[in-house]
Amino acid sequence: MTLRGEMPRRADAARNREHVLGIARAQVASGDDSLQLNTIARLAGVGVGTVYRHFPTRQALLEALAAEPLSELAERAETAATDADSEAALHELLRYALNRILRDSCLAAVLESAELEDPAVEKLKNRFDKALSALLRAGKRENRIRKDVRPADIRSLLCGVAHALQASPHTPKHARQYLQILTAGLTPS
Amino acid sequence: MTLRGEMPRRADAARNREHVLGIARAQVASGDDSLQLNTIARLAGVGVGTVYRHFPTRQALLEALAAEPLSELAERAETAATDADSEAALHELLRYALNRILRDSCLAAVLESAELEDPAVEKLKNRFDKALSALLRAGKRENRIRKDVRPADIRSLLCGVAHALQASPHTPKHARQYLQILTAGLTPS
Amino acid sequence: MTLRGEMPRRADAARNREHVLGIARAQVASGDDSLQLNTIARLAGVGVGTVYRHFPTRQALLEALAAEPLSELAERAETAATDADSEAALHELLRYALNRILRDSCLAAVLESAELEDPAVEKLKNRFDKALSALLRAGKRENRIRKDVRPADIRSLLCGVAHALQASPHTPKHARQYLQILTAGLTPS
Amino acid sequence: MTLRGEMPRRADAARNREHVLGIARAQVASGDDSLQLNTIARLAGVGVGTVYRHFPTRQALLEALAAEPLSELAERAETAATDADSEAALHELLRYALNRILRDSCLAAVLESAELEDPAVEKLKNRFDKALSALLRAGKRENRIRKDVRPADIRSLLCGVAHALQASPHTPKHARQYLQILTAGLTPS
DNA sequence: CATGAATGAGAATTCATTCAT
DNA sequence: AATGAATGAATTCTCATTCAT
Repeated sequence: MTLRGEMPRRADAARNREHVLGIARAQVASGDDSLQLNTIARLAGVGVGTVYRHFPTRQALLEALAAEPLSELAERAETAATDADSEAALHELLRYALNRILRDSCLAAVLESAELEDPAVEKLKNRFDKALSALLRAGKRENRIRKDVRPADIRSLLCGVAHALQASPHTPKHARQYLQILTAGLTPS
Repeated sequence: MTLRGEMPRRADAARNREHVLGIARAQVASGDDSLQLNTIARLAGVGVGTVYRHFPTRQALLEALAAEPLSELAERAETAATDADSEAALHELLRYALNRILRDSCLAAVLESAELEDPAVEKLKNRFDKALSALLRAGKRENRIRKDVRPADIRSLLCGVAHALQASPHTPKHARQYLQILTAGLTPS
Repeated sequence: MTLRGEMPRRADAARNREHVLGIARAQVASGDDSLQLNTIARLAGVGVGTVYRHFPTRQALLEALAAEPLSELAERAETAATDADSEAALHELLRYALNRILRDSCLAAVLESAELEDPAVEKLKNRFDKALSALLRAGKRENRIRKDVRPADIRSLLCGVAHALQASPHTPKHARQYLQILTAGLTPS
Repeated sequence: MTLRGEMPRRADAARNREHVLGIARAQVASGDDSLQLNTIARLAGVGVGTVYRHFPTRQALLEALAAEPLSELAERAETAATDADSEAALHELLRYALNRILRDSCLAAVLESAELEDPAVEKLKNRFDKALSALLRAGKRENRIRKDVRPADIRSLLCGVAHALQASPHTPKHARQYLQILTAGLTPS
């Protein structure tokens, strides 16, 4: 499965693109999500222009960075949607999603943002929403999920929980705790 | 001869300080939480130096801005802690806190941040935490609140919920919904 | 074996050249006379390299763009030079030239510039000057034209009038007015 | 007579402003009218920010540069308007204006531009126009000036003549010649 | 010949902070 | 205390030109 509709034609260009993406990913992973294009260019050992060619805007880079984890997330969600045990599947999906978001702030940015530039990424998000919607529907049928919860709410709340965890240095135990609070909160009162 | 070290601020200085704070508050309220000291000085009609004198760092200004709402919040919490109906009191307190946070991003910043510069603000936060702790204790006794929840978690989660709401344009109804999810999630499973 | 040095351009190359010229012309006509080779290449759907191959410098492109109108201008001038009514012929020629210059800033650039890269364009300019010279000579003989006016002055003054017109949005009426001022000014006092 | 409504309050700031203006003037005089703010800052030995403080935009700097010559021009025009020999006065004024324009491209820019940022400069231009208008009126009365000529036309045509002269290296004799052509052209046919 | 990716100097602009007045 | 001019590093972004494919 390919993530990009518009791959660069030349092999070296593609390599460059991936290299820049890798550097950017590392930057974000190291806690710097400012995504300064000239810094990334310097670290990647390419000219600024090269970065601008591949990623005309900060948002484009951000979405490109989010594409991979979002793709995996969508896939996971689609698999989960076919699971017989929809409750366990949803919980596991949320756990997985939270961990990805915690590791990758770009994913959060894309999950939260209303407007996406790259239609391919938009599509991935829609796939995730669709699968999530199915899981929520199942939960609502069995009265395990509040009727007023929509996929966008799940996305927002997951990012909110991630935000809460990032306020202070957090442990995996903490993440589990907050996730339990979220899932418990999603059940009808 | 009057005491120098403990002299009250000169009246005009105090007035300046309040004016700058007012302008900064208005800026934040208008959605710009960048707190650029130059801009604030210009809007306040004072020199940058004056702003720097009163607020040596951005963080100092931010805490000064948060002081008032935080003070009210602490007071509310202390009152709530004396309420016979601790469940209702907690819920009402959370509702109030969330609305304040939504209206004032500085409050969120202070509630989340680990390190505060101004001891007076630190003290307010501690008062809030203490009262919150009492409310939580009462809830735990009656098995309405998870044992593993601490005041800092409540603070973080409230900011998380605020973050989730701010991801998209939100309605009061939405805020209520997310708050219900939070409070429901806080009950032991 | 065919001659290499004097081989006609390959058909596709010639087509490319014309296409690039067309795009460039359209750009200039639309008011953008920056002649950015990258932009033109993109609009023409060819690589920058292709544009550079055909037009090594901005000046080369500019002269190529001016060639056609300059050629027509030269032809007109030569025809005018044979006209019995040299006064009317000159006036009509100036009117025509001004309108061309107004519509095509490249023509002005070539008419004004002292140095031309392309000998062919240089030649066209010389043809124009020669014919113009004849018209002026006739005028001087009949004392309708100042003795100190040379073809280069006419060229410069025409561009000056065009410049004056372009300072503000101008009407055809305006153009006629300024042209009258120019032609009246050329008569001996 | 002061040229600026908004003089910097501090003496050193005013000195800085003048110094920057001087450098910019020298740049323009040396034929570089790109007015690059960072280059000027470097040459003036001040920080870029200083230049930006005094001249927020290139246009602001340009107008500031034009203020002085424009002021003198306006004054000259006003004096000329009171001259009994309005014909000679107008000719002398045009001669003076052309020479100033030739020496200072900023003046041309301001005389041509429809929109001015600085109201003080706008005012100077209006003063010039008004005085010019009086001179033209006198000329029209005596049938020495075409009825359809307005101050804006004179400004444009002067800039046009300057443009024509600058096309090639010009001599004072050339300037006189073109000016004669212009003044002769302005008389009714 | 054609391509278009890559380059990187350089221009424009912002802003936190200092310090002379 | 107050002022606000000055600083200049930092950042964003553009574009003419080269060169590997």
